[in-house]
Amino acid sequence: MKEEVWRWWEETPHPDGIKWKTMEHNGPYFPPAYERLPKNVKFYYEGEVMELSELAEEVATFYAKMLEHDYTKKDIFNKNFFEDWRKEMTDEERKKIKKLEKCNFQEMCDFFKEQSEARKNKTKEEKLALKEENAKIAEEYGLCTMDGHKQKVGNFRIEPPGLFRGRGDHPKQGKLKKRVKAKNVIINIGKDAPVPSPPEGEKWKAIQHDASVTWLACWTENITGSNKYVMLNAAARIKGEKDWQKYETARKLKECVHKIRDEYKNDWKAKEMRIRQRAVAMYFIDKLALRAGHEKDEGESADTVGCCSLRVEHITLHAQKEGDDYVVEFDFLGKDSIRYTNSVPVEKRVYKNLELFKKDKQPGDDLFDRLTTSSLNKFLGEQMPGLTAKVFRTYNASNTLQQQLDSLTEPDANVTAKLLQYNRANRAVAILCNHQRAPPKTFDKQMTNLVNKLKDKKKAIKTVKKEIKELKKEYHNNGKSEKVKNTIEKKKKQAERLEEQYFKLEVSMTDKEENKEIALGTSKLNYLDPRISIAWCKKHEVPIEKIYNKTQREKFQWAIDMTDETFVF
DNA sequence: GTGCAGACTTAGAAGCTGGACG
DNA sequence: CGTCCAGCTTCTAAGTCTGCAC
Repeated sequence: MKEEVWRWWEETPHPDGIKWKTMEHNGPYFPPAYERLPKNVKFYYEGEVMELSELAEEVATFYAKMLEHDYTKKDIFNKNFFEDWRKEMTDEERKKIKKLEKCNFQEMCDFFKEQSEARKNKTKEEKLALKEENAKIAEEYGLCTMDGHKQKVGNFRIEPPGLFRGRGDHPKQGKLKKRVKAKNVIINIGKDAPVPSPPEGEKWKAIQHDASVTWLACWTENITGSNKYVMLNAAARIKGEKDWQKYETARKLKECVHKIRDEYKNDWKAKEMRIRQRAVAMYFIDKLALRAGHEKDEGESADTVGCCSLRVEHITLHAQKEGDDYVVEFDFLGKDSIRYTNSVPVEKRVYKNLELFKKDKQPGDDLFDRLTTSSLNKFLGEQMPGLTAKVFRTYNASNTLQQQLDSLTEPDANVTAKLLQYNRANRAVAILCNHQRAPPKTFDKQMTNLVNKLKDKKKAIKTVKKEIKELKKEYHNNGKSEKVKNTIEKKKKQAERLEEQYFKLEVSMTDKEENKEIALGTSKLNYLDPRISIAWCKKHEVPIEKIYNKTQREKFQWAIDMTDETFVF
């Protein structure tokens, strides 16, 4: 079955503020109701078997499922879980269960492990049946018709209840994320579309027909009180259009960035403190691709910062460091509590300004006390329509990729070598944007495997070469037989193949090593204008499939369709 | 300006799967 | 034929930014 491709990029976009004309969908898909544990799976309190009410048991299973996770070693997680769990208990349970340390969830934990084991060990037929069942759900709930075209829904499943897994030192980690019911969910749908029916005996919170927003369903999550939305997949027109526009804005910045840079450099010596702070902040956002950095309310989330919310303790000034003058050393936790460390030599004026901003302040004080993201963005918007702090990240990321590709690509190299060059260009961007990942748990093992494979390959090459040598001898000594000659040719081909495989292994080892703690995905998906990569592929005869997998090609369909090798960011 | 709700993008980790390999 | 693991998909948290009320 061939999927329809909607070439929306050749159509006139909707006017501002209108996201769609018609929209039909079947609502969100709810997780299954809680199923009680088998009677033989027991919970113990102070070593004694204890039966739990349905709700208390359900919440206990959330914890049991995480028993072997590091989360359950953290005090805040345990404290939050226990507090919320007790709220779900019956009075009797609450009277008895007073201490988490006296609870034993081991049988529950083992039960779930067995269950997941059993799932893996299902027969082919059983697995196929499950797959078909899933496909049916995706067919029904995973599709939406927008403006007459079938579009994939991104997250059509309502988030199941569980324990909140906040990142870093999140003060709310371990709290109970409650089950979402139809009465919590608002449905957004076209006026003329049939309204999806809520689960048996339930009612939606509300039905609305608001074409100024893109979401299909919405509910309020109980941990932070913010909204969660069901929206379309990245391949949908409504997302693609926006994505395209994002890169066009970034390209516009390219046109005027020199002027903006001149101006903020000039502002480093402004009379007004707030303008100086803005100018230094802009320098960081531009040069280091820092995020804007909103003020966040303390105690509600992990203590992380971006540019505007940097505090005194996050930078250290060094008049000299490792041979450089005027070095700013950054060390702070950014989005997702990912640590940012960087030592950057800066202009003397920037350095002197930072000294000034830090003067008479204590750790905990804002470095840019006269600056907010909204005042900064307001100013940026006046420099160029649509300009905000994050446009600099997009611009600098895409621009870096373009430059790196231009300088790293060797036109005569083979595809394997070129892919390494591409990945290195991509890596430069990921480093700029500080996209890190935990090294894969099996990293060392993987490396050893590769080294072994490499050794084996080398041996194989040696053997084949030896064989060729001997066959040649035979050929000359024993009357130049046609048969031997053919064998030699065959062996030569084999040697060639092996050499290529060896080269590929070598490259993949280099690539893996260099990529140990770097995540390329985020920049590839969110920061790099796909047209740069597509033009590069076309120019250097690298198949696009080597750069973008199927999902990514669907997301970037617009770019694949409109880009030829002459595109320059 | 400031604070807040709402909408939407960006983010790394977890979970899953299918194909390589012995 | 089973095992392993790499790449993909899914998940959902955590940002940014806009617009509105005061």
